[in-house]
Amino acid sequence: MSSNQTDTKARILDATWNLLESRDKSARMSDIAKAAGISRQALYLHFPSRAELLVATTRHIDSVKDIDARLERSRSATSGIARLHAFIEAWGGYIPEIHGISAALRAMRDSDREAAEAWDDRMQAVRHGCEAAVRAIAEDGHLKPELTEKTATDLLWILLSVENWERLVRDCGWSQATYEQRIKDLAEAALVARS
Amino acid sequence: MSSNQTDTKARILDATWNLLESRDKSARMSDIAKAAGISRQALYLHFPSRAELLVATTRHIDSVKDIDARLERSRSATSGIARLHAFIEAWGGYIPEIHGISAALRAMRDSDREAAEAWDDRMQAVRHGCEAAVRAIAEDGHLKPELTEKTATDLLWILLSVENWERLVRDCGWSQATYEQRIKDLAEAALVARS
DNA sequence: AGGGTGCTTGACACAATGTAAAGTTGACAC
DNA sequence: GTGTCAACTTTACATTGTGTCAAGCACCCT
Repeated sequence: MSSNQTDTKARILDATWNLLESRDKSARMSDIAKAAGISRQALYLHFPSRAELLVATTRHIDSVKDIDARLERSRSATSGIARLHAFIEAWGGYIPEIHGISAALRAMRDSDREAAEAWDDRMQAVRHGCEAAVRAIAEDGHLKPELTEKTATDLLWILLSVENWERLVRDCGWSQATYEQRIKDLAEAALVARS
Repeated sequence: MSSNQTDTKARILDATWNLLESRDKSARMSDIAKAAGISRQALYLHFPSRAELLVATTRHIDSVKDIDARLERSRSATSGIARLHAFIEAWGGYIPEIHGISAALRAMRDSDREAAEAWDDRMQAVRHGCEAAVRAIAEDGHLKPELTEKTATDLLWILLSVENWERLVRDCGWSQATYEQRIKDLAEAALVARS
């Protein structure tokens, strides 16, 4: 049987997630507590700080949304370009899920080392995906000759940043599908030698 | 003769600028006051809030660094592609100058409407530059046929974001010259139809 | 009945912004 | 010299949000 403690922890994580996604509010500790149906102080019995709560929430979202399974598909692609496309679909399609928590973590970046490290970790994971896609393209002999693998990885990495997604989808009014298609085209134009 | 008041205001703006560029500290109001050689309260006699101080500092930097003259050159370019290159040089070369204040304004974005508007204004100005470059390319008949001018502007705009510059130059270790060259190449690959 | 876990209530420390009020100093007018 | 005005100082306090601390309650288990 799941203990009450586990239930409460789950309720806290879900409440945090909800508050961060429904983006009108700033999700202070007292807001989260209220949404989870406990007192603000009880929150600190489960999570020692706001930063740790946010980090735990990302892990929670990752496991619910099964990020690993999403990325698995891109790893099994045959050609380099197919891998690039699959990776952009997997990560680009994941961004909307984590957009709220991502904004919250980035907002704490300057004031909290723990939050900064959690966010950097996540970004490094994305970078590894970019690296693998670039390597696959290079192994096919399709990488633009003027690009090193490092440079190409850097470029792909910034193209796939959450900030760019925000600007295009939120500020410019692109649909998610348009975003994915245009970024695929852009990445291909940026990295792949024209035959 | 310049009054003492004007002198102090200038000293405050310079101190703010310096603190924001030398990026170890968070530039609180008390830090800025100390750097300007006045009391924290005197700061509020000149600027009613931190947001207004930061906004005034951007205007100060703009006038000292003469952003208008920089952009003038890109407007006088003959071909669309030359205009694209000149604009990327002008804006991309300006980013390092305003990086500190930009980060400070963005950090206040969520909590302060005034700061958010000032930052958005700045970004809209950049967007107009992108729009003009895209239009010039389109008028030359060199815009990729699958791109509308709006879509092309959106893409160029995100490529030239300060966040992307930060990642490439600060995190990935690119030099400013490499950044400008690679972004030119990337923008061209993204927007210009291959002959 | 006793004991422990999970929670509540209430109080407080701390940092940073912003407000308010009274006092100081120096220049300039007359 | 006295008055006055502007710029600045010092001190104090309000506010918001994070995080700490301590006492107590309520339910479940054996």
